[in-house]
Amino acid sequence: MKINPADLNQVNVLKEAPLEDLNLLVEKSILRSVEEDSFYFFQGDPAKYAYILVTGRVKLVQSNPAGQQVNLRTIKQWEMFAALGAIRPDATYPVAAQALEPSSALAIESSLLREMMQTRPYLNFGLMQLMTGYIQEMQERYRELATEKVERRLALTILRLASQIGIKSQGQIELPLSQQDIAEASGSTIYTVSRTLSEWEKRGLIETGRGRIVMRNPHGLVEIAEGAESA
Amino acid sequence: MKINPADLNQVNVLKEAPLEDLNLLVEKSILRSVEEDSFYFFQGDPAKYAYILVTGRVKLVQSNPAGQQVNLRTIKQWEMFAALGAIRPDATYPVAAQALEPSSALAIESSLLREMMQTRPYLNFGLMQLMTGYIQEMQERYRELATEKVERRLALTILRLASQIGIKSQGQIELPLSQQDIAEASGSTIYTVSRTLSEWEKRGLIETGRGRIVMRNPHGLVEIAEGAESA
DNA sequence: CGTTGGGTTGATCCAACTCAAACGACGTGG
DNA sequence: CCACGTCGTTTGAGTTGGATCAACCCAACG
Repeated sequence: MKINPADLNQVNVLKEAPLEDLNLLVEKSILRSVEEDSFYFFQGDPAKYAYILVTGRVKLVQSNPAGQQVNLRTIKQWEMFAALGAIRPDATYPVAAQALEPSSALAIESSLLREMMQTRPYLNFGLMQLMTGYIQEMQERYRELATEKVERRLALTILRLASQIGIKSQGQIELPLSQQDIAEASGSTIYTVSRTLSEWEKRGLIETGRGRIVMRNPHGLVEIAEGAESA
Repeated sequence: MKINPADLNQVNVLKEAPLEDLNLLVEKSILRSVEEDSFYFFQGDPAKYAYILVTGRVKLVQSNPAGQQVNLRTIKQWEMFAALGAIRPDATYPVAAQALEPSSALAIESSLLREMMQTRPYLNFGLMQLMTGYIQEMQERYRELATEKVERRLALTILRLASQIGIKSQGQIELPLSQQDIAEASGSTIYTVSRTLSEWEKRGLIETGRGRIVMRNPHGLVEIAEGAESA
């Protein structure tokens, strides 16, 4: 498969990039395809590459020593991931990247990215925007985990995921995620997620299916996320 | 009070900065002093300034709608804070900055910082290092909150705080924080913190006093943080 | 059509939060 | 220097949200 360099303008960090830079990136990088459930890299690997996702979906997960894991982020097409490793020459990935479905991504050598950053202000700004977004999101999620009860956290998680990777189809937003994924993204368990989603489905807020959630009434979720308790 | 520009080299982000830049920063910025418990800024304020802490200690806190708050970071002398606001021209502070003791900080206009970033690669790199550090720490803390029990989280929190703001005195490390601060930093309550610290004090791991914790046996804390449960 | 893996549901349990009360270190003013 | 009020800390008792465990259901797929 070939990548059209011009497509890279859809990457947030590269919106301002001149075509010659995009050509350079495509030319100097390789396209890596991984099958479903396989990994682009593991937590602790040397951060040799940054990636731009070309097809499929990828999740970034972090595990504790006991193997329990949390979902830190889900990556969609034309998103850059693992860019942090490009900053420090000797860094290791603080997370693992696992394909949610058959995927392919452009693997850019961290050293190339570092070189380019020396002379391209747009790259610095783009990466900083990306990073500040991450920081703010993680701070919010941390606070939510520390202060909010699960139902509210679940609503917040689903709304956040919807804005990040939701797929619009006939006016409705669909999340192609299993309840396991939701549990790991919200800091809960599949049991509690299942019970809560069933309850919401009864109330007509959402519709659930194997590996997907359809939002029927986003406003109702917002109310749960920030409003008063349900009776 | 006067700031000696050369002192700014102690700021991580400005380690590589030439003296003329430091002079410029001091000259164009103002020194703000705030008394204990007062705020440099509140969550949601327009991010007009970035700060470098000159004296005292400051904590960054985030509150939820109900007013419960979490401690995201404690700032010590010569640390830069609120630098994220400098990235986007129209940003607001996502956290509040409250003085833990009488403090003073150099208030640098965000716009000045942005201008300087255009032509000073060291600044970009410094800020990116800072940001990647934040991201990784927040990701870790998020995972800890999601997967670890309080005792372990408390140990991790105290070890982390010790490395960030611990004060070495006669071979021991002291944390000048109240149990309220520890609770807000670890995502727990003062009651659980008090009980746990009392238990640790009985075991000789630490020593507690009003508003301070002395680490007697850091290795023991590390064991709790990553080891098996205590009998 | 059998197997697999996501989802559901009920029963149980416990870690940690909540609430209430008292304690004790510290600073202040008389 | 003592009395007092404040505020951080401690401790006990009671409660509970949500995790855990076990069993089952059912849709998808080879």
